[in-house]
Amino acid sequence: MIKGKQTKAAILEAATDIASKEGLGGLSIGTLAKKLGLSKSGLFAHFGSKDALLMAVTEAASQRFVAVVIRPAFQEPAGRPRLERLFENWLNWSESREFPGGCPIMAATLELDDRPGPLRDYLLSQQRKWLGTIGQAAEIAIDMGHLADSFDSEQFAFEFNAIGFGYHFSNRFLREPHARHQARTAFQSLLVKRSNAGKPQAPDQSNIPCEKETERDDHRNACGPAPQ
Amino acid sequence: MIKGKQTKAAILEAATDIASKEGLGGLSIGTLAKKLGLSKSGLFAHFGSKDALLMAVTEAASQRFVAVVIRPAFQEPAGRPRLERLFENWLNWSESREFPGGCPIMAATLELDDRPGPLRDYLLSQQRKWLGTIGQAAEIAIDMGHLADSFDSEQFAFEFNAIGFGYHFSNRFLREPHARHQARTAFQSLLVKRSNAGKPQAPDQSNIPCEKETERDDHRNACGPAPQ
DNA sequence: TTGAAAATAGCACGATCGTTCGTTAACTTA
DNA sequence: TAAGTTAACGAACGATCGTGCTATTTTCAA
Repeated sequence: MIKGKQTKAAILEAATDIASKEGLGGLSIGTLAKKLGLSKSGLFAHFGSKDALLMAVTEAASQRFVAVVIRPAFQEPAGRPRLERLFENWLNWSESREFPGGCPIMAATLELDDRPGPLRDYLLSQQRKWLGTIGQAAEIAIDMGHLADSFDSEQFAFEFNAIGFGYHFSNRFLREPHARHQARTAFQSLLVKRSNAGKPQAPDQSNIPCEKETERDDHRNACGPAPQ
Repeated sequence: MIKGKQTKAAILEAATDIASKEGLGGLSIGTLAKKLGLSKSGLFAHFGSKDALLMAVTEAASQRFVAVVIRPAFQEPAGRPRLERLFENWLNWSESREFPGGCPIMAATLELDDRPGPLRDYLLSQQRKWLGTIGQAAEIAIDMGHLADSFDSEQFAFEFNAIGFGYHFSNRFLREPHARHQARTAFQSLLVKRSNAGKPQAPDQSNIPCEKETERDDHRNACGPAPQ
């Protein structure tokens, strides 16, 4: 049972490629099989249903997201450096080579607005975790004095996320060359916003461990290690 | 030739409904015909091709956007009131009853990231105009002292737009009840950001006409009057 | 009211959709 | 190497896709 895993991985990779460009709706078993030089039925057997295939693609992307965007950021010193790394990782992810058509999670998210089902449920839980991760990193930064006390971490997560969407739109759709710069500018002013600029910063405690380890472990457990 | 226009309008309405929920990709002539009690071929004859139907749906939504979001905002006094109205109108549009699945333009935009063609071209031009409209309204506000001199109107448009996307995500996907409040908060802090808070405001010149009438007329000409 | 024009229906087409089935080829392991 | 397992294939299924035709009905103007 080695060959099986290999082709399954190959299928997922190709499927992610298509889903990135065409969206989950544009992913058909026929074209996917042709792309891989497989027969429809041979490919189909690996998943048992189209929905299962879509779910597998989404899960794979989601796991990869945790491994590539979230986990490395949490090795950064807590507070502002971690937030900045999180943001930069996200930008990189969004225009990563492995997603020729842009982040498939974001695409799926907008595709599944109004289509209830297990796939939407899964995506919803992942997105909630993602926002939770942002908010939690922000809260630490607030505690450390890197961000203004007055900051609501949920609001921060909302705006953080919004900038990411704006970037995706500006970069992928408008093909705006300054997209990244615009996103960075917006993010920097988000960090500064309502901040206690005059007040002296708290002493650097960047390396103290994050006290809310549970949530992070949740993430690890839920998503598992990166597939590659 | 009255009946023709009527059914065509009815088709467009039903098509918009579907496209809003399922996306342009999920809109098929068969299901659309069934929904309207028409035959496939009868419906088809009105447009001549699927692409033409999609284009018509997009154009209709776009015209409606101008009529419902942009035009009323430009009857508001120039400067900050106009910006605020523009934003509020956009939020209202995004959760309007006529789009049970959310703004079809936004959906199409994310669907057509990587699919070149006349439809993408059209959407691109419309989005450019939209951003231009925001930027232009912001520039006036800067001139009037309602916004900080240091503000780059393009950057403003980027962030304005980003908040809208964030709202759409938070409202439509997460079903977050506070979405609107989050969006408003983000927008207010965008208006205040880097502002010359200390400096006295310029005297109110809200009713002076906008000197860059051309762009607005472009909008009117390009999009025509509202279909209803 | 009649005749031209426009709107709609009916039917069929080739393609593709997701899926099932039985069979064969390839691999793993004992 | 033999046996047993798994992966892949090919053909076919009913359904639906977008798109042509040719009739037939409905609408509108004279």
